[in-house]
Parts: sequence; C-alpha cells; structure tokens
Amino acid sequence: MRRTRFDDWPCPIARATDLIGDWWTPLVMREAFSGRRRFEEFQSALDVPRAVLTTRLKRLCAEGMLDRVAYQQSPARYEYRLTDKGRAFWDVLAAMWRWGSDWMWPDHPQPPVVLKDRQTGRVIRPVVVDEETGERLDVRTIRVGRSPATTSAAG
Amino acid sequence: MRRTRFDDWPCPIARATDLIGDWWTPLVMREAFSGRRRFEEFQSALDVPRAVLTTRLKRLCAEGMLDRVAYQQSPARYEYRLTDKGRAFWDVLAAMWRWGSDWMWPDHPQPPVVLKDRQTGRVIRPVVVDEETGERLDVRTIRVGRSPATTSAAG
DNA sequence: GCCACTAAGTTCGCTAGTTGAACTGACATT
DNA sequence: AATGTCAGTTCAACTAGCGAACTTAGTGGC
Repeated sequence: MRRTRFDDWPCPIARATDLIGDWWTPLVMREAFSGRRRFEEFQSALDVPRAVLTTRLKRLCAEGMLDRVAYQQSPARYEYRLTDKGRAFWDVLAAMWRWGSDWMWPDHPQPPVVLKDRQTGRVIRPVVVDEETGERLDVRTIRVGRSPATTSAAG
Repeated sequence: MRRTRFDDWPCPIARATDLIGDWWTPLVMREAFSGRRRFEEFQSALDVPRAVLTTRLKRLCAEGMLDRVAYQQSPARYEYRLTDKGRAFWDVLAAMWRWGSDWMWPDHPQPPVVLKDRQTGRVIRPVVVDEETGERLDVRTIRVGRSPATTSAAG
C-alpha cells in the first residue's frame, strides 16, 4: 500500500514532513543552496540513485520549490533554480543544521563544518526565536490553538 | 536494497535528515511535545500503523530523544518521555511549522492552527536568526566552512 | 471459571519505494 | 565511426510501510 500522505493534514508540521520525509530531499535542497543547478551536479555531489533524483526534482518542481529552466536547446538541457518558496526553506535547514551540530556528534565535540559569513568569516549559529520578542522558544509555554481569523465574517 | 543511511555523514543536515526522513517521526515528536507519552496515545492520535510506531519509538529511544520509562509493573507498562535532546528538537519543528504555515497553504491564506503563548494567548511566530546579531539569515551571505578548532593543538 | 476489556506490542501477506547498474536519445568532438 | 556529455529511463532485487489480526499479561464483572 501507498505510504500515508500528510500533505493535506491541517498541520504545518505534517505538510512539511510530507515533503522532507521523502528520502534525500533535504540533501537535494542543501545542494541547491550551495549553488548546484544541474542534474549531473546533484547526482555526483550526493551519489544519489538517478531514478530517485528524477522523482525528487519532479516533486520539488511540482511543489514550487525549484524551477526547471532550459539553459540550452538542441539538445534540450534543463537546470533547477530555487524559487522564493525554496529559498524560504533555508530556515528549516538552518534549524536542522543547528540541532544536528549540537546533538548529533556524540563522540566529538564539534562537527567538521560550520556556517560562516561569506565576507567576514564569522561563524553563524542559527537559533529559533519568537519574531516579536526575539527570545528563544520555550516549549512549556507554547500551545497549539485555532487560527484567529479562519473565516472572514463570523456572527 | 536498503535505504542509504546518512547518519555518519560529516554534515549536520544529513544526520538530522537521517532521523526525520523516517516517515512519521516528526509527527511522533510533535505528539510528544503536546504531552503524549503512551504507545496507545501516539497510535490513536496519529493513526499510525502499530508496527511502524514500534520501530519509530525504538529508534527515538536509541537516538536519545525519548526515554522509555516503566510507569507500572505487572503487567509492565512503559511510557516515552522527552529527553533534553528531544526537547531541543522543538526548534526544528518550530522552523518546519513556520515554513509550512507560510508556504503550504496555497488555497487559503492561513492554516487552521497557530502557536500561542499558554498564558497570554499571543500568537507566536517562530523565526530563524543568527544567535549573535539576532538578524534573520540571508542565504546569499552564508557559506559552509571547516570548523575553527577540529583538533586541540595544531602547529 | 468464563468472557470481555486494556495496554503494549508482534506477526503476516501485500504493495510501494529505494538501490545499483545498464541503457537511451540527441547532440558535440576527435 | 568512435567516443563523450547530459538528462534522464528501465529493470530486477530488495526493503520499508501498510492494514488487520494476533499475543501476552493482567483487571473487572457475572
């Protein structure tokens, strides 16, 4: 049977999971952020099975994360460019980066790579905060609630 | 053949992907954050196949995200509690929440749920910022670099 | 004692998804 | 004509996820 789909669940995490839960997909996005655009670039950078890469790129285009653009004719050749939606996904990867760096290196104190500012070389440490207060989130004080304005005019 | 594992790749995103790329896993964590602890609670809340839930809970325990604790003897019954590592994972879910809310509701302006402060009821909008400056990340100015201090004493 | 019920799983037959390797098609280069 | 490049497609073997039924160890009712 088909894998249970979450893409129509009424929860943002579920819908994001539906996308991210496709094996390889976050890594394809990571490569897109590091400037890769062509099929062969993604394939050789990740050593991902070509058939899998095909389905992932198709899905990411269908979701509006990437744009498939012809960069030459005869023979037709296409490259994949980040859209605004795809670029916005960087925040999710950054949060994964931070959490992975903090918790997924049990043996060594540090992962071998860090994020840096391109100009200054300063190490960048992503954190997730509340947009209004700028303070880190505290799980214990957060709950899930209904949207304030789901319908336009309620009696 | 077996799915390619990313859990020993030298990249924080890859290692995080290995975990959350397991179908259902982020949703199991979401339920853990909303206070669920028991097998039946997770199962009925998500309607996840029981065999899948078993493997997910086992993995999350092995990764140190959850703790399996007996809450009674005869018959032995266990519940699953968030560890510090699991609690830290909230940031990743929050980033997914924000991105999903912003981009995964093409038809309607808003998802039906929001995050709120438990006391004040104020809507919380997670953002990912640089810890030092407090400013949102700009993909174009970020690059991946080697860690400053991989070994303790370098000539 | 016998039956129903609960919690936390396990077992099973089926099907969808992943893997590695080989292959295709359209063109360029030697 | 042979080789190379790029962007895929095809294929057989295998693995993971699916729903449903079953198990184990106990409790409560009659």
